[in-house]
Parts: sequence; C-alpha cells; structure tokens
Amino acid sequence: MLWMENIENVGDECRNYLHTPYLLENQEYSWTIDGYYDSSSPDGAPSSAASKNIVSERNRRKQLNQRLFALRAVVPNITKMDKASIIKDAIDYIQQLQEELAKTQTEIMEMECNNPVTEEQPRPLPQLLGSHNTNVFNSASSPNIQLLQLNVTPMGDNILLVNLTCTKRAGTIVKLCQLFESFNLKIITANITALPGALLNTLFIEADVKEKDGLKMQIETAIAALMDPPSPMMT
Amino acid sequence: MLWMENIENVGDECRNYLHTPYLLENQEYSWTIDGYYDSSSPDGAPSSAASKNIVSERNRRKQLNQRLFALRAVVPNITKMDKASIIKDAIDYIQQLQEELAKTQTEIMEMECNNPVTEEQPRPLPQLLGSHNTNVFNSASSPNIQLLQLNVTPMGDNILLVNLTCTKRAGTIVKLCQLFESFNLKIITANITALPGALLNTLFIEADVKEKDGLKMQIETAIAALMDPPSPMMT
DNA sequence: ACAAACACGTGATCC
DNA sequence: TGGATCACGTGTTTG
Repeated sequence: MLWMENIENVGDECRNYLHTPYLLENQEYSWTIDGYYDSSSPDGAPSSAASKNIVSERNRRKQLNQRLFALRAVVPNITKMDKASIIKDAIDYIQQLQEELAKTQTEIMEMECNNPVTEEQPRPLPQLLGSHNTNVFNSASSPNIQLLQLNVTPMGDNILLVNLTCTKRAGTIVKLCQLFESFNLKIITANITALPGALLNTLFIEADVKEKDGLKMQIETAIAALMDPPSPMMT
Repeated sequence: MLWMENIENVGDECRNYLHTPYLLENQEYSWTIDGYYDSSSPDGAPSSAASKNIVSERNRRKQLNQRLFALRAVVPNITKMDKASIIKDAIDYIQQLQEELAKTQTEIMEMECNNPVTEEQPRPLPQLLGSHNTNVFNSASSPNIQLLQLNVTPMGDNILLVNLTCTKRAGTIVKLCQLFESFNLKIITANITALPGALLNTLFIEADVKEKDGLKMQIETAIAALMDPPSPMMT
C-alpha cells in the first residue's frame, strides 16, 4: 500500500494514495545515498559508464511498476495491493472473462441455430436516427474526404480527446476506421456519427499529453494521404 | 528470454524454453555466493537474523516470477518475454476480452428481445464486466456534475456543434438529457458516450450561428444550476 | 521485536 | 561495444 508513491510522483496518474512515505527518490535524487557511495570508480570519472546503468535500471523499475499499476487498473475486483496479489487477481480475472465469453458465445450459437429467421443483415444499414430524410449516404460534391475540423485536446493527465469532422462520401467511414486502426492507439472509446453531409468522429485515446501535436499531425497527414490517390472506387 | 529459467526449475509447468543459462540458484543454492559473503554478523552467529531476510526476499521474488509467468500463460498472443511486455500484453488482452464480452452480451440481449420464444435462461446476468472503476480522472471527489469541457462550434450556415464533457455520477445522464430537452432545440443528432469516470455528449443542433454564444452560456448556467442543489442522491 | 513488502545499487548476461 | 534485462543482497519502512 505504500510502495507506489514513486509511481505517483514519476508516473502520470493515480493521484489517490496519500502520504509519500519512503525517502526521496525521483528524477533528481541525491544519488550518493547518504555518505557512502562506496567502491566503484576509485577516482577520476565518478559517474560515466558505471552509473549509467543505475539510471537505466531505475527507469526499468519505474516502467515496470507503471505497467503493473495499469494492470491493476483494468481488473475490477482487487483485494490487496501486493505486487503478487495484483498479478494473481489479474490471472483470475482473465480466466473468469475467458470462461464467461466462451459461455455467451456458445449461447449465441445455440440461439442462432434455434431461430430459422437468420435474416442476419439483409439491409446494409437502416438510415437510423430517423427523420431528416436526405439519406445520409449521398455523394456531395467534394472529390474525396475533406477535413472540416480537427481538435486534439488533452483531457487530464494521459488522455487525449480527438474530435474530427469531415465530409462524407461512400466508403468514408471504413476508410476512417482503417485509418485509426492503423495507428493502433489505445482507444478507450470511439464514436462515429453520420449526418446528411458530414461525418463526426470522436474518440478518447490513452496517450501521453506530449503526443498531442504529433498525433494531430499524424491524423492530418494520413487524411491528406487519403485524398490524393485518384482511385475513388473502393467501397 | 533468459530470466525465467529459475521459474522453470522452481515452478511447475512450462518445460519449454531451453537452456538454463543463468548461474545456479534454487532451493539449494550456495548462498555464500562466491567467496565474499561480506559484512553483516561480524562473528559468532553468521546467519541468524540478518540472513533470514535473504531467503525471505528470495522467496518473494520467486513467487512473483511464478505469478508473472502464470499470467503470461493465460494470455494467448504474447510478443516478447519481457516482464514489462508480459504485463502490457496482459492489459491489452484483458481490455480486448472485456470489449468482446460486452459485445456478445448485448448481442444476446438483442436476440432475446426479438424472440419472445426462448425462455430457458437460468441466470439473468452474470455480474462482472462493467465497472472497471479506477481512474480515468479521479472523478470521485467532485460533489455533483462538473463541467470539464464545453465547445459550441458553428458548422456551416445554421448548424451548431455542441460538444461537452463532464464528470459522470449516478443520474448524470438523465439530468443531462432533461436539460437539453428543456431547451427544446432542433436536435439533428445526439450522441452520448459514457466511460468509466466521464461523460461525453455530442450533438448537432439546427440553429442560427448567431445563437452560438447564447447557447453556450445557457448550457453553462444550466449545468451550474445543477450543481448547487446539495441533494446528491438521485438515481 | 518480527515478518512482510518494497526500492535501490550492483554484477552478470545476452544481443 | 554498449543497451537492455535480470537476479541478487541490502537497507528501510510498515503493521
């Protein structure tokens, strides 16, 4: 319960857990602990190659703890804060999920077999969100995808809110999905809304706030790249 | 790739992974490593209280590695053998499983609704799935609804895009819906997304661009009005 | 006082 | 030749 305060400092999240009890330790660090820093490097270069490993190892530990904490975050019923317990709970949870998933999937299979209905998806898509005729899938004039708005806003510590609107033509949605899939980001929530002439895409991404501008540029260039190939056909 | 041979020895399973490269270490163990066992216990009792911690720590490490390896065993698609990578893959896999399970469960729900025939469901719903709780903003602390972001952007001639995020508590969604209903705007498309700690609301409104600022203020004041009544309970 | 849990620095190992 | 990863022993803190 008291071993992750350095995560609290160094990491990003997890602001709960009060009291930073352990002694200092951070980017700074006195790094000649008290008075004895002992053996290696008898004189001359005190911290060249020998102490390069120290910071490396420190980072490794830090990252590992961050990951471990992230693991703990996705497991709902945690009992103890032990490192070992965290992993154990994660294992149990995974097995539980697998079991449950298998059960529900077989259940679906059975229900499908029992129902000769099986129309499945005869209709490609109902226009949904009723009214407003002017069916959502129409060409409009623009040659291909055209970006109308793009915002990448940091939400809290390590979450980015991507919000883009673009013109909508046939196949735009799939292209957009493929585009974001290709980035393989850690998407928390995605949301696509189609309306007569435009397409709105909102998604929460787990990423460091530092990546904000990079991500925005990445999206812009990718969409721009979607425009130039003059092969329009490809649903 | 070479750090879990001791698990291989000590643990139970996973006989694959050849070569036990690292130096010895096991139940036996020379436990005065090479020639120097150094400092503690200047004389008399060489291993009483001081070196009791050593074996304890050794067991802790062993157990932690066993658990970590067991975790790796239940995750299907592992890439690297890194400790950190193992945890990362486990996290991704858990999220993937959660998503999949939610999908299939809603699918079952839909099928059941369409078919009043099928009785035969012994259990109404297993618990789990939802509630990742934990982070995505601390949430928690805020007393009621808290507005995190609000944008009112004109889209074209007479369309306004309202985009707001707020903290999510019990009853937040209904309140928000009632709020927007009370405005009786011409809503073209509305979209609400709930994620663990926050609530995202996106809607297209048919209104003149002149009303932009007025609408924004209207929303802000309405939400602010929702905050002050100190009656927190309200499903 | 005692045991459990952790972070640290260090040497070894592979790529 | 370094960079990355690991296990180890040790000191410290908490219950």
